[in-house]
Amino acid sequence: MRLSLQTDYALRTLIYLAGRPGRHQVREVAEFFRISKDHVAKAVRRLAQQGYIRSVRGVGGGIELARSAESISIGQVVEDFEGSLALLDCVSIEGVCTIQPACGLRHVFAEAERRQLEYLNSVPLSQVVRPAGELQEFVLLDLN
Amino acid sequence: MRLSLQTDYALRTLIYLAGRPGRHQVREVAEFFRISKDHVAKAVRRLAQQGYIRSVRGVGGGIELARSAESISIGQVVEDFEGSLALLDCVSIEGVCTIQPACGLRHVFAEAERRQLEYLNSVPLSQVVRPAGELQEFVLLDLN
DNA sequence: TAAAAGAGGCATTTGAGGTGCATCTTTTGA
DNA sequence: TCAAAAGATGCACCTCAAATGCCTCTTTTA
Repeated sequence: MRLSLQTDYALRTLIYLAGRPGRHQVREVAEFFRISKDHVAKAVRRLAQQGYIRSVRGVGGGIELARSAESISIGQVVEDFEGSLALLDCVSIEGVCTIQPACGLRHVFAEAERRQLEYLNSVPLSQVVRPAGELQEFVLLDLN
Repeated sequence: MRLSLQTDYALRTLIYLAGRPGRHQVREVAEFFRISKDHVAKAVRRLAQQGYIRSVRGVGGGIELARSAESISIGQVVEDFEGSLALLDCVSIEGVCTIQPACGLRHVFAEAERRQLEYLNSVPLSQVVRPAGELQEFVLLDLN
């Protein structure tokens, strides 16, 4: 019942980039969050494929937001990385439950999911980002 | 991102019982849903421990609802079986994310979870139950 | 006292996700 | 033109929670 680490890394990367305009390296992001570079790289690839970020290869390359932090919704990122948030198979897949036609559960969980996503979709990336200064300050504290 | 089968079985068992007053055997429930008796038995035990159903051992024993279908909320059952519905560790556990103090994500996902549970808590078991006739009808159809 | 029925524990399997590594491709600049 | 930087990609293994099945124990009734 929780988001995968991939989604977590993707969101963190977006937050990092949104708080620090310009181009940054995957290595830099990974070190900032103390995560393996490989994991960040995989989240980054998907983010690039889905158009959230732009990545540039080669010397001086790196990644940067491809869209404004205001236009990216947290819910959209979660959906792209998690697929459905369906709580039960019967919400998204046909023919799973023996009593399906007579069971109101399907509708109830679909509605629960809808309410959750509706809210997450209403939250733009920009809303969860704090100025880079605050992030930096905390990291320095943490390192001491 | 979905409920465990245990939770699924628990909900189905409750629906079965709510639609058919009186005492029923675990074996009967298992056969109705075409699930292994063992799995149902385990969900049943937890349901009994948490006071949703009453179980009676021995000859002529079985299980039955211990509370009214109106007083049992789907959300409560889900919480009891799934623990937290937190989407991210940082929502329910301290000290997971490096940037936690500067990250608005924690609050956002907590709110998303709250909205989902608020809805699920508002749905009573009685609302997702159809008369036994409907269930029976479908099963007969399915068996042909 | 035997049979019914739930309680409980254990051992195994399984699959998704996490993790690390090796290699390829692109790009730049000396 | 070539070496180094940096992202892209695929592969293999690991890990852990959930699922699964089985066996035995305990309670209850006729």
